[in-house]
Amino acid sequence: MAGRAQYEELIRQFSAFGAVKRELGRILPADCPSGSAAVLTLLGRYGDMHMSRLTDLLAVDVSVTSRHVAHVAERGWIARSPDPADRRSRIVRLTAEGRQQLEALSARTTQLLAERLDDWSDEEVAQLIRLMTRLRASFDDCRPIPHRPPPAPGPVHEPEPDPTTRTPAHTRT
Amino acid sequence: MAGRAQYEELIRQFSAFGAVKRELGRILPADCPSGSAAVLTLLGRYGDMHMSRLTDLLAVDVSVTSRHVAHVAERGWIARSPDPADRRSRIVRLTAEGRQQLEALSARTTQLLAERLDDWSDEEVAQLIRLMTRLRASFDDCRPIPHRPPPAPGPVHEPEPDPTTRTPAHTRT
DNA sequence: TATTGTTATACTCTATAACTATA
DNA sequence: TATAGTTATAGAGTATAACAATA
Repeated sequence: MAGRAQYEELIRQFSAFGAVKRELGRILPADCPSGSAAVLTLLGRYGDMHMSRLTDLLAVDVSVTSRHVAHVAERGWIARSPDPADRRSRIVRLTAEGRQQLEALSARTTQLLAERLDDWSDEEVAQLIRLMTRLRASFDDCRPIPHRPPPAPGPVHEPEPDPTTRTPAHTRT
Repeated sequence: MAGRAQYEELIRQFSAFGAVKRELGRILPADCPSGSAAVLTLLGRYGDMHMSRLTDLLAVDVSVTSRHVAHVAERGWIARSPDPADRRSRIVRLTAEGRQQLEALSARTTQLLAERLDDWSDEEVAQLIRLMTRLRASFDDCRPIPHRPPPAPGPVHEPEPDPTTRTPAHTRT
């Protein structure tokens, strides 16, 4: 267990991390923004999958996945085919052009990282990977239990949405 | 120096980190989105400052800082006063209400982190802070040298913008 | 009825460019 | 002329809600 000062510092670093993300975003080609790149990367790493699995891996709402996938499909980088076993589902897979695009992306981003992390040791990079992986796991574990706002003030009975719904609820008060 | 596979994995973790950011964003009050929270946090930590310093710390364009600051000022959480030494500049400072708001934010976010990182040791949290701080430094160091696109094709002479300009250039091709 | 996706809409963050005021 | 900051505009990511098709 860490202390409050440490947590505050961690939040600061999370916020500052945006600058790194933006820098990486700048080297992406104009027709392949980060959402598209994420889709290609996950398909390259885990192989063909349903929209629902992609949604889980991206950790966003299905509607967002749908948008990104549509963008990537328009460019011919992926193909969507109905799942014969359940025709509501669609299976997403990389095309040959998609693999090329992915390869090009990977070349660019790894080169940028190689420049910037030039003075990092192999072990330091590995450590950062480990900690970030664990961080995400620590947040993922609790994801299905959305933080509900405190019991609705007032006498109105609002129907409680099913807590197993895949759309993360949202607690702004 | 690390290898390409490691860099690819690191990129994956950077992308997945978005989920953590979004989860933290969900606990913010409706009138204090993350941009506002970042402004309050930096003022709380470093004290009164000019817009330009805030812009540096946020690592965004001045126009973005201006927007966030205006939002926060509308709510009375900060005050902007002209710098008597240079009346083009404005000094930004937290108001008493701003400090309260900041305290409330900090309480919420540190509580969420305390829950999620419940099984992390003090040393692990410290290590993540160190590595993320270093990561940002590795990217910051190169920031003033924007990645220019390859020499303009064609005979047209484009005036080269001053490389010391504060707006980071952008290389999409 | 429940589930898988899609689409329309709205909000936030960001950058670029044009502009104002001051130096 | 150069610098500090503001505003208008546009593009990207995201979530919510309404919807279509299928189970």
